[in-house]
Amino acid sequence: MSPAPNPELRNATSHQAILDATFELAVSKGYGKLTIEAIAAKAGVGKQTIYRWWPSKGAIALEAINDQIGSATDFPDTGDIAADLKTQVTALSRMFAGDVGCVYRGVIAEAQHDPKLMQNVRDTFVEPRQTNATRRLETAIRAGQIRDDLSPLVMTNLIYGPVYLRFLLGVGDVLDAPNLVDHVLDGLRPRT
Amino acid sequence: MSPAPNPELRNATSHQAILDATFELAVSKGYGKLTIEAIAAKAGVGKQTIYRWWPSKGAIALEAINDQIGSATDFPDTGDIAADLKTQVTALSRMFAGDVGCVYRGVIAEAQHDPKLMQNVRDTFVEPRQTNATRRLETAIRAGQIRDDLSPLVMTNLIYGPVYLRFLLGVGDVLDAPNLVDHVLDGLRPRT
Amino acid sequence: MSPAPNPELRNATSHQAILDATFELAVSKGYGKLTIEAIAAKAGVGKQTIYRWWPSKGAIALEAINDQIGSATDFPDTGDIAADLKTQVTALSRMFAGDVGCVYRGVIAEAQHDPKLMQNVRDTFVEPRQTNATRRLETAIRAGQIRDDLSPLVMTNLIYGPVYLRFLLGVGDVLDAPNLVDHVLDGLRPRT
Amino acid sequence: MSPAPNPELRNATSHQAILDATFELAVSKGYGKLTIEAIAAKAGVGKQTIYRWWPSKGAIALEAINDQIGSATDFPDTGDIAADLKTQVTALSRMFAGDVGCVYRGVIAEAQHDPKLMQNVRDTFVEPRQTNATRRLETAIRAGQIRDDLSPLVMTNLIYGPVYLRFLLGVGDVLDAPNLVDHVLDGLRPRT
DNA sequence: AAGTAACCGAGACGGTACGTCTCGTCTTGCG
DNA sequence: CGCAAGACGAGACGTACCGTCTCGGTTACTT
Repeated sequence: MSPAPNPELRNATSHQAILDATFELAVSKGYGKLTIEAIAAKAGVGKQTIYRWWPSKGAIALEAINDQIGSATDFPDTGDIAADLKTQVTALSRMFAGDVGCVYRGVIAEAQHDPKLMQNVRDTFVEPRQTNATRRLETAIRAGQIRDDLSPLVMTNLIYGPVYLRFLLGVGDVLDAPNLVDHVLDGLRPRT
Repeated sequence: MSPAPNPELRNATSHQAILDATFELAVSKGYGKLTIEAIAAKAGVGKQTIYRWWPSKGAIALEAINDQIGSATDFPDTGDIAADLKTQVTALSRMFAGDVGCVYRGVIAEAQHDPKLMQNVRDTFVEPRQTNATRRLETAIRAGQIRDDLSPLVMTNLIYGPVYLRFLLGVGDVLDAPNLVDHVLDGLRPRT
Repeated sequence: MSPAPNPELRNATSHQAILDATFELAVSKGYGKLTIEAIAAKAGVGKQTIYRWWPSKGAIALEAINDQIGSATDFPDTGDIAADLKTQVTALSRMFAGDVGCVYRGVIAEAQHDPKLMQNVRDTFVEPRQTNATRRLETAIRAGQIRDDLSPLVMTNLIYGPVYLRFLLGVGDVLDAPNLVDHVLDGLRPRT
Repeated sequence: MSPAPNPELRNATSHQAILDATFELAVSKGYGKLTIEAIAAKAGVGKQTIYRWWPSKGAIALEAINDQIGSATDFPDTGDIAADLKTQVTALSRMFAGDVGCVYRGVIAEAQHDPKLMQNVRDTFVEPRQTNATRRLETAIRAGQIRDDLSPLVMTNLIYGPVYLRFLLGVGDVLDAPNLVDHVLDGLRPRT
């Protein structure tokens, strides 16, 4: 069926040029007006080169985001779970409020009718952060800082839910989201 | 700017036919493959009639949703805040998991690069439910069922955040979302 | 079938306003960009009023032309057939080169795929002039100024053919057309 | 301005299919109901491929005509100018009365409000025939068959004027046009 | 060193849908 | 009932992108 291109022969310069062009165009024109043709033109690349290596616009944008952010939203561990959570959520909210957020918003939008992209988003963006959070929460549980009768995975839902709500629905200000963390933690305190 | 059509001369039959065609097509073909042309054809309507009254595909779909759901996600008041919240969140989750959810998902996607549509979503869908929730929570606060040192609006963020997270990111199962309510309420119990 | 409107109830003011608007728009915007909607708007008239009384855009324009030109291309009779022909052809060429020509050109264009309009053009514009020419030529034949073994109708074809050729195909200059009359008359001199 | 497509990359099959579809549709439905969309559909071609290579519907139709007629209206030279002229005008009249005439009529109509198309008509259709006629007339002049004090170009106007008059205004029958040639030639006989 | 196979830039292609325009009909309310 | 106003169903317009498809040119591995 598909000729299955050989990844070893892939042109690294074009690869990076496509990611850069995608990110820049998504930010400047808005994700909604991002087109494969524009990316190809800006990157100085043939369209086929894009279609050869990516299945969709969203996949490029997602890779461009991950290429862009690096370790900006890593999870700290100072021993104080409340402070660490707040630090991480603050970093995430700042990112959501910035250029990366614009692009990420578009990727999530596209993923609503592209299950593979959605899976890709979860695999490369959401889960790594959730895993880090889960690990940190387990440490806190062992330290007795938070209750032990609740799955850490559920806890991450309670924590990140409001952040995404503000990000994706524009309910309230994303930058205020970190303040919600305290209230969530109230519910996660050890049972007396 | 636009010649501003006279709403009194609007053809009610066409209006409804457009909403019905939109909803049906969005469900059967998927929101991503919904086109104005298909809506017009299915509704037996000229394209201009659509463009005359709606600014975008998303606006039609949003109106179609609101036209469709009626009072399915109303807020009950049995006196038991926990039960009432769970009832409402359950109804909402069921809706998200059904046909309306498919369409709503597409609307929110489109709203990511259309601020007016996003505002419209908040005004006609999110806020009415949030207001009802807020009102119910205030009753519960006065009844001493939940803490009084937290804005009800913030509370709704904590409650609905995880629901939307599951709905829009596919994290976990939307139908499990109601179970999260208990844990959120834990954090909202009156301070001792 | 058609309700057959009563011509006696026709609004004379609207009638004239439509003709004037049509002529002015055809001249200023060009016949090709003339629309019924623009005519109605400019004339301050409902579209239905136009459709009620005219079968097509070309019919309005033709009537507008005939309303406009009056007796500008009447046929003189000084006794000198050569001079008279030249006078008339000169007047016609001048008209073709002016505003009326622009509109007439468009009417003839439209008449190419509208046989009724074409018949209308011949009946109200071409034939009256041809009849006048025929009559004048008959006088000249009787006066022995031109040959008598050729139908006057054929003669008018020989005379006006080159004029229309220049007008409709832009071959040479329309305003030079009168000079061709002399050469045509050469062929129409009495047989020796 | 336009990105100026590279003619070397042009697809010859599509090119011919478009000309064929245009001619056939113009004849069967009538030039007035000819649409770019129908041409594209019938030719099995994207609309953009048409817009890429032709500036207007009329330009396609003109090319289709020229592609169609080949040498059908070539000018003979038997030594007898009267016979040769009649032969050619007869061929032209027959063409005007047939399918090509239907299309050509529409092209001329469109050219009335499209100066570039009109120029194109003259350049590719009218002038080649006029040039041939001019050349043949010059031979006849040198042979003393017709007068030498009149520009051959003016002569062609006198000859073809009546033909086009009958063709474009429907005055008389186009197929009778050849009979007019004799009378025109009367006026072109050498001055005695 | 020549041959060859893959990727590359470029861009034409068959399509689909866009949002606009104009058509000719239909509806409403005024005079 | 004629009229001004204008909404309506219909459908073509010319544009923008889609994803596929040749084209030569270049590069990197064979042999």
